[in-house]
Amino acid sequence: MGTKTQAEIAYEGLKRRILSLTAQPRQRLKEEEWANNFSVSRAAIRESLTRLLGEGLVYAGERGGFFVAEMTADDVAQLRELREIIETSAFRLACERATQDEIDAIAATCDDHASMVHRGYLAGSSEADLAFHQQIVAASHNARLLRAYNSSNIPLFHMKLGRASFSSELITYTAADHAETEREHRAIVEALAARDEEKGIAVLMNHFRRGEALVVGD
Amino acid sequence: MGTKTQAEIAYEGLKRRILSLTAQPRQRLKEEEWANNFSVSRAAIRESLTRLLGEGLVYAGERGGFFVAEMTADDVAQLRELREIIETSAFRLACERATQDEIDAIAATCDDHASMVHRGYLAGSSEADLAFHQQIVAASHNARLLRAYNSSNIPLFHMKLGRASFSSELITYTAADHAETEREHRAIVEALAARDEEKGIAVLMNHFRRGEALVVGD
DNA sequence: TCGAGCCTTTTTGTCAACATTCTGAATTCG
DNA sequence: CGAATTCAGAATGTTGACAAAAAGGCTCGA
Repeated sequence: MGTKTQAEIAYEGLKRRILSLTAQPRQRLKEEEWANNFSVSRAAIRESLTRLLGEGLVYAGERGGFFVAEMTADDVAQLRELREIIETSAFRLACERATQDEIDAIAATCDDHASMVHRGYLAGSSEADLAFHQQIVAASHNARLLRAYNSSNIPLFHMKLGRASFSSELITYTAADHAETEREHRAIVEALAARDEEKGIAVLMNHFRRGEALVVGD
Repeated sequence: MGTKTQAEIAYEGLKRRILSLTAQPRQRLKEEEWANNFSVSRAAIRESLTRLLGEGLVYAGERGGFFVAEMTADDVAQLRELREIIETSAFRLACERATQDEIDAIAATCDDHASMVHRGYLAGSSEADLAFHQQIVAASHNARLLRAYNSSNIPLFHMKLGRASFSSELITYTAADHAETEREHRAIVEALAARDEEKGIAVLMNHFRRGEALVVGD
């Protein structure tokens, strides 16, 4: 069983579609349809769906069936709040515990981000952005905190941003925004290297507020 | 399908056993065994297991199979840290947003806790303890924060305490401890009613530290 | 025109059997 | 004596079919 199990394939595929909003919120997820879609058995789909239920990306209808969880403007606000809480706390811990290697790795991710932005790879830069924040949380050396962060659907935030570049009726996620993001990332790394909690947290808060403003189109 | 589905029955049963440590950490969960145990089909067990996988109460072996997640002293420490972060942040938000009704409800739970402790209902008082903290987090009016709290296996903390009263070789969770817990709860409610962030948070931190000391047997 | 009740179709929940892979102990060989 | 190997038994991953339930359309009557 060295290869991926059917349930895993379905799980990853479904998760991707839900997070990228390819599957519309409140939409019913019909088992057989997805089974055909992924060429796996219905049981595998069922397992994926219950797993996603555990993660909260999907909810169970009162009379059976699974539906994709929705994402209102209010949800975005709550998400930002949660993100603020987790990341600022993580940053505080990271200031005490991060190793030099970790800080170097974060800086490297920062470089990756910059270079991708510079060369116009939008999806790639979003990925690097995501990795940057994950590394910050990981540097807290608290696996449970990292788990809470990862399983809070916070990535959705980023994906939505990534998507914005495709649907022009939403916000334009411009090169200027990317540049600003990069500058903030650098400031955060510097604060971490200097173990300057207050400064890092101040920058982080700004960072989040700007991100939400972009998403909701303030 | 108004009645509970087999998968739900199995899910609840398994979760209870894992959290109460009836099922030993790193123990393999054999599907057929539990299927017989709960009188449900193996497919239902499989669904429960993947759901628990999503919640992190179970992990998937490299070569297939499910195993119950473990809980080392280090995990307890990380859990306390996470709990501190979530609850103190929630308290801060609750100071701004909690309604009078919510505060009254929390106070009522406090009374319940006191009366159960007084009359010697240990399991019941643990339940009320758990409910108290959940209500605090709920009063933050951030559903995602509450979800992060609930899905972080924090309840395990409480259950373990509850169990301590049965296995005498561990800590004795005495009436004095319960009384102290109750006093702290009251102080927290008062701080919330007075919207006094700093005081409430100070009490909370003490509360957590004492709890961890009891668990690890300092 | 509208609604109640019936009926067909769709979808989910359950089950048992099959195929594949892993585990662990007995066995063989160096 | 110890380590690799083999081999049966056990456990998992997968499949298709069946039964129960829900959704939606249809007729009929007021």
